[in-house]
This record gives sequence, structure tokens and C-alpha cells, in this order.
Amino acid sequence: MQESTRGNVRDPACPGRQLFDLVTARWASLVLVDLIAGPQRWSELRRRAGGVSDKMLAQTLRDLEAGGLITRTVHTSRPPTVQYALTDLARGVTSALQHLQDWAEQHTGDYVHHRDTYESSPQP
Amino acid sequence: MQESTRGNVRDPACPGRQLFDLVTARWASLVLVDLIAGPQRWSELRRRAGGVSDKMLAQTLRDLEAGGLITRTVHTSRPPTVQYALTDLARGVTSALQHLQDWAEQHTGDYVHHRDTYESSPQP
DNA sequence: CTGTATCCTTAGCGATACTG
DNA sequence: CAGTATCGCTAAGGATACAG
Repeated sequence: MQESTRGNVRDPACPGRQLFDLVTARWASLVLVDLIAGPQRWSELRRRAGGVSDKMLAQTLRDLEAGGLITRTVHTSRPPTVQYALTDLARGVTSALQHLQDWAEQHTGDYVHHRDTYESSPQP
Repeated sequence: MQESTRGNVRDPACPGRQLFDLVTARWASLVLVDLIAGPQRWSELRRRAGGVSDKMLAQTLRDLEAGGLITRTVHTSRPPTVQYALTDLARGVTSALQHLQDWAEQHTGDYVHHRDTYESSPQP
């Protein structure tokens, strides 16, 4: 499905860099990992993202949809509900994001310890 | 080595979130993947990061060092050279970062295609 | 070569109010 | 419920100049 052309993350002008920035963006990564468990509604995502504003969530979801990472499905009930779900494209990267978040949570203690003991490096 | 306390990435106030933000930061992720190949000097990192400013590189490296993800070694030659290297802590996360970048580069084509065909969703 | 200090512009982001 | 629109602040980040 993907082209033979390969992106270059180290080139700021390359779309590949933009894609990388997209999935590692502040709220996008949280949303993507959330959706591993299955399709979610707006209100679910908002609550589970922990502290995101309406504006940022909307922008994040639109960016992800535009990039082909999630789908948006409107259920015309009353009141209307909307479901967001991962695409196959996204499913190729969620495991790495999950791994990243797990790692951060497991090594929080190490990190804090380093920050505490990190004072100015020893000099005369 | 790590504490039994586990961080929570979804809590903006938790250090675990800060750690996650640190490793996914714009330049930090590029630097960390660069260092997989082995210790690098300032000038190497600056060139390979592709478009980073002195200020941002310095800030990134200081943050990574403070967090215990890289070490900084000064070789007092003339002119002085400085080497940066991964710590064991960092080595637990570089593979995920590498995977993320590989994925972004491999699927750049899909991403661009979606952005092109993504116009306003079809409505009446 | 390896940075630090300062200025200054931009854009990320939250708060608020409003709509289908 | 699921968003959009506008305002305004702050901080990220580039440019430039200078230093150990």
C-alpha cells in the first residue's frame, strides 16, 4: 500500500517529519493509545486524556483524521454521538507509542532521582 | 533499580508525563536515535539533527543529561571536544523511538496521500 | 570547537462564549 | 453531546553576538 518513496525524519521539510511530529504530539499520542482498546466517543477521549481543552482535542482529532490515522463516524441519534477509531495505518505505530508510555511510567522513579541529584556538575 | 512507584502519563502533574514529553521532544528524539550508533560529538549531533539551532541543541542536551538519559564527557584537548553517549536508562527506550521513526519514514507516502485526498468530508 | 546571553517574533494553548 | 469562534497570554524557538 505504501509508496516506494521513503521519508526522511531528519529533514524538516519532509512530510515524513510532519508525520512523526503528528503521532508524537502532546495529545495525539495519548489519544492513539487510548483507541487501542477500541472505538471511543468524544466525551470518553476528553475525560481520559486528562486535562485537554476542547480546542486542543478538536484540533488533534482533525489532524489525526486528515493524516489517515483515525476515522470519525457520526451516529445521527438524538443527541448525536461520534465515534473515533484507529485505521490500519495507525495500528502500525500504536504498539511503539504504548511501549514508550509504559517505559516512561516504569522509569519515572529513575528520572526523578536523576533530576534530584543533578545539580551543577562538579567543578573547582 | 527503579522504584516500585509507577508514573502516570495521563496526569499532567506527574513526573512520568514530563519524562514522556522529554523523550518525545522535537530534537531529543532525533538525538537519542542518533546516539544508538555510539557516542557523538556536539558538531556531529548538530549536523545530523538537520536544522537545529545552537540554543535548542544545548537546551535539549542539558535536559537529557539532567534526566539521566545521556552522559556528557569533556576531553580537554586543544581545542576541547565533548562526547555525548546514551545511558542504560536511555537504552531502554531508543528502540521504540527508532521504531517510531522507521514507521514514519515508511508510511510517508500513505500520509501524504491522505492529506491530499482529505478535503471537507462529503456532505449533501 | 563548544557553548552562553540577549533580543524578538511566532505560534501553541487555555479560557470563554456560542451553535447545531 | 459534540463541537466552533475569538481573544489574549505565555513560552517555544530562531537570529545574532559574544566567550571559554
